[in-house]
Amino acid sequence: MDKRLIYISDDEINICNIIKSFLIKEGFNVETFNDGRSILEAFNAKPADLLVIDIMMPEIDGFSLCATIRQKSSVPIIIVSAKDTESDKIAGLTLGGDDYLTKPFSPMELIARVKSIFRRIELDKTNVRNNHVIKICDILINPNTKQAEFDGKNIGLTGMEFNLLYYLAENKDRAVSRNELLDKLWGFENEVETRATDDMIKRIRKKLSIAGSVLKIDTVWGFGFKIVENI
Amino acid sequence: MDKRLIYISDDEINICNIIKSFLIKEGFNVETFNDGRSILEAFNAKPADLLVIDIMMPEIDGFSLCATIRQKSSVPIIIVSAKDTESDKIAGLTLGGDDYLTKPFSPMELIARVKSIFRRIELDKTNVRNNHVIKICDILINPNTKQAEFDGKNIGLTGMEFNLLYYLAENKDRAVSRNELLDKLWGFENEVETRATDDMIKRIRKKLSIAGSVLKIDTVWGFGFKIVENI
DNA sequence: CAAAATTGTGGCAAAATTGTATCAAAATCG
DNA sequence: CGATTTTGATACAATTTTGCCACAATTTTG
Repeated sequence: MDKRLIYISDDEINICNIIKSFLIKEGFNVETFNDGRSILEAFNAKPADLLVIDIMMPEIDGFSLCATIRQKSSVPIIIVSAKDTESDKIAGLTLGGDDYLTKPFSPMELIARVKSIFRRIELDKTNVRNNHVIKICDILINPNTKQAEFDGKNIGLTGMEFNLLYYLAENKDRAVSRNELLDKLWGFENEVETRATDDMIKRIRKKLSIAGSVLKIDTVWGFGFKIVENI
Repeated sequence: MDKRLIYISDDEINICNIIKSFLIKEGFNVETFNDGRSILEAFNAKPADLLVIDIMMPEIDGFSLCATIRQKSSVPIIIVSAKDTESDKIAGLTLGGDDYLTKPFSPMELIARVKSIFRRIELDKTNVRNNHVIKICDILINPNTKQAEFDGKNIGLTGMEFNLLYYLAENKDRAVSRNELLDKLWGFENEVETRATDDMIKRIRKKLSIAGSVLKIDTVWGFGFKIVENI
């Protein structure tokens, strides 16, 4: 991934420089500004990945800036200010700020908070996108695409077949009873013969075999099925 | 949307109750615990949408708890503590905390921070990527002009068709359910037959094919659609 | 070993889902 | 306002999935 770009805006040039040096040491790209208008223009020209802004600035104050940017962008914003009253903090956080730090603050704490925000964004991103992909034996089971792949190509499981294989893979090395499968995959209310599970297993085995996989679904006699990860 | 569920853990029962009453007034569901083990067990049994935890607690301390939960879950965590040293704050934020508040704190500020975190999550969810030209297979999808182009010429998608193709392209390699499409593109309140999505897909496929593109929209049986980037 | 219980296999048809064509309502536009 | 485009609905055809059956094969049990 490219270095993340952070814009800092504070009318005290010294503070800008201190924060900047710390953030650069942590591997971020940083640009500094000394009033609200210039950071807004810079952001419109080239969006940053995170903004650190002071409340009291010439031209445009931090609150207005925060609200303005939030109308168009979801960029994370950290507000830093000498104003430490409860109402200031609440205003800042409510107008779109992701965090509010009161001066004087420790640069290390700022960095920890910056990283925490980026981690939050990553967590949210992977949450939406990547469910857990399971690789078992020579089969890749991907719940995002709802495909099981051998050697890079889809082995063509149907929805139900996929769910069953995924469930067994999640519970590998544990025998899963037919009743558990009926409960979890078919649903409690669904009235269906117990042998329906055998049918699904039959079809999955066939498709695995046709694809050329050596993954085996073991039968646990009088109980159910299991997948054993045989190294 | 359902009410969000928040778990609070603090060995001072009074603090739990104060926070709880404020959060409930704001429309959250809240449960309180007085040590680290009980909140962990509760979370394992039924995950909450956000955790507020104290550092100094019996059984399991807040730092360990934070690290433990973060191994398996991306639930947002706010740490509250009487420990106000820089190193404590940094430790808390680094171990997975989304925020760190030092006691005594204003309940209103806590609420503002809770809301700020939920807003961040919503922003991350909706803004996958904005106004970004996507090239997929042989098709160029340009959200600025709202045109999809093959070989430099517009293939003539309508507005809705374009939005659908763009959404699928943004989420390529992930199966998107019909309900997700209805929510995100038609809008939650809009009551429309599920089959409306099929109609759009049909029209997009036809226009892609007429234009001469080889881009394929896959049907995920019993679920929805997806675009797979086939190299 | 033989009977009973359980599982594997192939085929089949009902049920569910999707594709297609057509049409009318709704929106857009000049 | 009228013409055109867009878009959702309906009906029906085509396809896919999946439960079930009958029977063979296998395993357990006495």
